Amino acid sequence: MAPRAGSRTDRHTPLSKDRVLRAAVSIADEGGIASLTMRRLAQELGVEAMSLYYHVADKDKVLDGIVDIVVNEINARVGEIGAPSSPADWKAAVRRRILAAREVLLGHPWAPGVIESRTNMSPAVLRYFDALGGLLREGGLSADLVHHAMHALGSRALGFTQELFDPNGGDEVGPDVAAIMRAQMADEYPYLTEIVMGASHNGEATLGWCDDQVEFEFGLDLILDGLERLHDRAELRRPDSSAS
Amino acid sequence: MAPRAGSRTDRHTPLSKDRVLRAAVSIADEGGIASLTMRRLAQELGVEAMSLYYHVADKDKVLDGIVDIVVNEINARVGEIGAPSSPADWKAAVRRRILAAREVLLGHPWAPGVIESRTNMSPAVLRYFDALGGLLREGGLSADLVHHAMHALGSRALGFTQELFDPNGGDEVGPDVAAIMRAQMADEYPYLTEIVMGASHNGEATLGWCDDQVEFEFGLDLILDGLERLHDRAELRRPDSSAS
DNA sequence: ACCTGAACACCGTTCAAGT
DNA sequence: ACCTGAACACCGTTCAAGT
Repeated sequence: MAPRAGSRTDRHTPLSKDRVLRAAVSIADEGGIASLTMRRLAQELGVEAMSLYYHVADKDKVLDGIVDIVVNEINARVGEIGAPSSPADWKAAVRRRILAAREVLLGHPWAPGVIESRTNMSPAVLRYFDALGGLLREGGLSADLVHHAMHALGSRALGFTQELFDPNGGDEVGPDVAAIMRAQMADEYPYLTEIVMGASHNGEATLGWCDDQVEFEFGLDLILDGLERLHDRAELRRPDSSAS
Repeated sequence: MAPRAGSRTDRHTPLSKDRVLRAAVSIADEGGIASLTMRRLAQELGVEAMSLYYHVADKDKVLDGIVDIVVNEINARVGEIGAPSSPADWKAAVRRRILAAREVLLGHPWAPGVIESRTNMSPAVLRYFDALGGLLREGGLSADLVHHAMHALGSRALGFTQELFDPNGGDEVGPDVAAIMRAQMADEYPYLTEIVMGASHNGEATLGWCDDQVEFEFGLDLILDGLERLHDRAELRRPDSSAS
């Protein structure tokens, strides 16, 4: 109810675009993206809703801004990793980067949805993808293969896969799917039942039912291994790279 | 302005859940999902907004309903394909099914977003995935591998990949990205520039910038080939299947 | 320069009331 | 049984006005 103590800046320090965006991130982190309204945002900052429009053009720009903050957090985190010891190590390097990005996203579960809703591409996202592309390109992949790679990875490059169904209702705890399956769906959906019965998705870091950590890594490795094979095959056909 | 002639049913045939949902689909098809409001929906049916609530519980149920319609369209289309000549042909069969699903989705560009927004899984989606899982399972893949496969495919199984950025703004025509890149971003994003310059995404069936047909098929084949390799390796380790 | 009050045009939804 | 009018509680946003 009462406005929480802001992160160091007092409630009556003058507003700024930065302060607005940071407050927006923390609201989304705590209450989900649906709870982020202009009026709620103003309240968090101890101000009237209309005051926000002096610092941001409209809500869409707020969403652009909070995506930027999160992706910049990813870029910072990924920057600490540093270049691979050898460019030929591109696969491990890409893998590490993507899993680091995912870790950041785990702290902002609303971010995947908002990132996908943005129609323009933010500089931060461009920077991320450019660096990732660079890793592949310097690793020796052709420009064409790098292009395909970016498309094949898609949102996985940023560390998430949008889940198709999330039976536990996003942030809330719901009824156990396995139980439902066991109870009544066994003969209507025999193959799904078999799968759900054998699986234990519990207790893992997750961005939704279809995006638990081990499945994310499985899919990621499937793609990275595939790219490596395609690259090796191309190398074989046109052998001109120096032996290490 | 004036209500268009409905698809065979006149404007004054009594309302029904079915008529409401079909009108909703056609509004979304024509004006995008944002244009689908309860008031607009009522207007399309020549009725007051409040009348809708007699036939559907709330807007969320409308969204559930239109997803169901689209996925049932997919199931119908995919049902025409029939079983593979041999279960061992699972890869081709799965590929054909998924590309057929994609074709249906091409007629409902709003559907991917709404499908992902649904928190519960519709029977139609369960049926689709169960059938797809069955193809893999009957093809000889282990239950575990089928499970991984479903996760790895994710939304690709239904025929789409959610695009990360869509510089041409969804349904509208926008400025050419390649031109922007050429103009000013060449040295800030060298690798991306190289990729965009070499690419021509034009004139193809598309669900967004990152989801054109050839890239979709590239990613799909990467995953299917990877699954096949994992399966063959497992078969080799435990060789007990009959020779064809 | 920075913030606000009042108001507008939209939402989804409820509920008592009409036929 | 089926539809409606009036109203409510929310949105994002504008604009003239305050300090």
